[in-house]
Amino acid sequence: MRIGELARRTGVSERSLRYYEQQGLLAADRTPGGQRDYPDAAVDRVIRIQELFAAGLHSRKIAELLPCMRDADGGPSEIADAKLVAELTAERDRIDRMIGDLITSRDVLDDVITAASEPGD
Amino acid sequence: MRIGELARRTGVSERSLRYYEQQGLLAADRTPGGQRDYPDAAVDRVIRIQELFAAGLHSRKIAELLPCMRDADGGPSEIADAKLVAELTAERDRIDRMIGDLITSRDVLDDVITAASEPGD
DNA sequence: GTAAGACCTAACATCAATGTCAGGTTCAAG
DNA sequence: CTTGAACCTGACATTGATGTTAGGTCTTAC
Repeated sequence: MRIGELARRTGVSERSLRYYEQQGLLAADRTPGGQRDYPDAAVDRVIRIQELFAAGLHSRKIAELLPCMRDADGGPSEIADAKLVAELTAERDRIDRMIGDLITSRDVLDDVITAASEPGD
Repeated sequence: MRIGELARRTGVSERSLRYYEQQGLLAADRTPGGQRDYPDAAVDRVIRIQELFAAGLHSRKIAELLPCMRDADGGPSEIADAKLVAELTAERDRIDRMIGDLITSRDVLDDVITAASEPGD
């Protein structure tokens, strides 16, 4: 598929998709005329990339991580070396703390929302 | 307490604490000489602010939200108006989705980490 | 009073992903 | 062939919290 369709199907801008390619996160074949041609699996990959960005990983780390991920198609995946494992473990722990903080914030919002919905107090 | 101690106790830089004040998130008395003097409750408030930033709220929205939060000291809290409730509900839902995405990303990392720890495959 | 450390304001820098624009090329349908 | 939509590259702009620096003032212990 071409970039416009991928953008539409993932909700990610064309600008960002080109950026992902530039960062080595997302490969694309080219038509004879030079336009990008993505495989269907690109949709899942882009969504995964977005999730990792949302989790606070930077593109360089995502680029290192992606080849080690087991894809839906179960393709051969590389094994992370010790250094990468250490970094990913740190990220995992950070994400864990982040989830805890988000739950706290969600509870705070719920509290304020609930207080506003209750009949006059 | 003065700004240095608050920074030390919260892990937030002095720069950020001044920024919070500028954004209307954090009030401080002033000594006769013009230096900031924070109440003990500022520690909790700063931590709360950091959590809300981590949850993706912008300072303007946090500024609207804070007066409606029930503090530990149970001070009188304002009631959010309908517009604010709508905004906060949207934020809450966004945070919900974010938590889901983070869990997905954490699982992905765990998977890669585990694969690397397992004896040769 | 004085010296050192903590604080003040103001301004500019940074980061990383994304937006936007300009000027040109490719594709597909008529 | 032509035309309009979709695509290309490259460059510059934006965002918002935070870092950094400079030059000056306050506080506190001696």
